Amino acid sequence: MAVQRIISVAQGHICRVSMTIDRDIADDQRRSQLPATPAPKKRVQDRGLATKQRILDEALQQFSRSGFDAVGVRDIAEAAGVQHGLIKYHFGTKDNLWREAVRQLFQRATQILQVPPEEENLSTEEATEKALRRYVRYCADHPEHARLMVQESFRDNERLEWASRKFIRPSHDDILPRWQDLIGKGVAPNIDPVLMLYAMTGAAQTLFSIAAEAKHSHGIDALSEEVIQQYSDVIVTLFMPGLMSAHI
Amino acid sequence: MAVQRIISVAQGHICRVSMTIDRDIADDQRRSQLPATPAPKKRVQDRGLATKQRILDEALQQFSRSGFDAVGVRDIAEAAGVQHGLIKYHFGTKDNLWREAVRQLFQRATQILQVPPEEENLSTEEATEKALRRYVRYCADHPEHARLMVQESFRDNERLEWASRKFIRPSHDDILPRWQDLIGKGVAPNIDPVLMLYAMTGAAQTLFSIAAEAKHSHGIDALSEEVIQQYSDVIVTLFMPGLMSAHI
DNA sequence: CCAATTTTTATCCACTTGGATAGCTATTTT
DNA sequence: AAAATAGCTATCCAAGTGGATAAAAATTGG
Repeated sequence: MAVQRIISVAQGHICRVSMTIDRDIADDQRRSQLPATPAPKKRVQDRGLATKQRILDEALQQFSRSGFDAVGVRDIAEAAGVQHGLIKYHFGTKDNLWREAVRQLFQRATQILQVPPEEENLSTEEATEKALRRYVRYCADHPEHARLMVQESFRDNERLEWASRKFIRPSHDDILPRWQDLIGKGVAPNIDPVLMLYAMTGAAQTLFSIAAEAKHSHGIDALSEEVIQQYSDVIVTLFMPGLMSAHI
Repeated sequence: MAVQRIISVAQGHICRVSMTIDRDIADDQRRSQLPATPAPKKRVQDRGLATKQRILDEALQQFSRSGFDAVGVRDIAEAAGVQHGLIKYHFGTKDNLWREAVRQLFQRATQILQVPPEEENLSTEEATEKALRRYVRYCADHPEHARLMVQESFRDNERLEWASRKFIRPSHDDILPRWQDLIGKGVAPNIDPVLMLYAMTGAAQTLFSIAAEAKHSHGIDALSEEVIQQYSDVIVTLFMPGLMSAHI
């Protein structure tokens, strides 16, 4: 594996660099309102878009289950019902496919986790409790999210750096001030918000990520409605212990 | 990958079955005090034992970082400074090597996490707090443990079933009654102990497992003494909120 | 010291890997 | 309808995969 891995990494670097540059250029152009480079204006067809999406969905599932290196582009292609050559056609490289899948993953997460209109004028405590429960529900409904990111985080590499900068850090920057607020009100424990966030996400995600283990070890079905409900209560109780007293 | 994976899985099954049988036979013999089969009495040399250990150590590191499928026996062998053929000689199969590494991992964990003599006559609360802090410290000192098991738990397979039955379930059976005790005393929140255990281990492990992400996203070094200390406090505060009041 | 045995290396194998390429098919524009 | 283009398949490649095997090297009991 050594040599191919090196090649793969090297190519990953190359791809990443060129891709990042392309994207950064694109971002810059968006910022400065300039039209992109003459734009070869490729007319994408619905058919192509559909298969591209099918590949992305399968890629997300497989990458999250087995990790980047253990998944073959052929596995993904087969699951999507296409020839593996199509992955090169639609995404260029396996690395690129991964990034596209992650981009879509976080996009969907942001939509699902955003505060709905009817919760906008709740008190901070109530809103946070709802958000906490919504997050637990998301972890249960989409265990592939935690699985994917956690696997990448076990080993430091370019993909992690990219995802962290692009998605994780921004989302945390959004959450942390609100926790700070809760601490001030005495609803959340007075603990460094960053450590608190890792404890919370770790607690909320893990049970659903490793549902197979929970099944083997205790016979519980972590993804059942009953357990999800109970576990939401667990997380709220643990991380907003002042909630009850605040309500009273 | 498809075909080779099937072959690999099939062989894994065979190996596992035969191995499990062997082991079960061995266990049975140990139970019934019968000497094992005439014992071909192979005289192992120190040299062989040493390289075997070197391979095991490297295997643990690499499996935990990248997951079983993504690691090549050649990677492990190279890191251990030997030819990859030696892995077949010492362990038979890659699957077997994994199991041997996990066996040793849990053996070491049990040693490190056991209650030291000087803590034996502490109160349940104090003993539990010590145990909690000891666990957090272990997670920080040996992040490979959580990484390895979590990766296997993402996907259901024979290795997970084996590890769960052999190591995880027994250890949980040991811990759960003690938590039940704490709940009775009002020191720990009145929550299903199993869910509580997953919340606790998830919270305690994750930060250290994904230290690379924490570094990228917040610039914190999760494995620094300072953070380990702080995080121990976080875990104790979260999971033994009644500790203070119990002390007063 | 030397014969027996354990440990290690050097190759071999069939199969898989990510990616490249050429050409075929389907769709769209003119 | 036909030219143009997008989507897709089939096939090739060099390199890597886990495992098998035989012969070399190191160790040890006698």
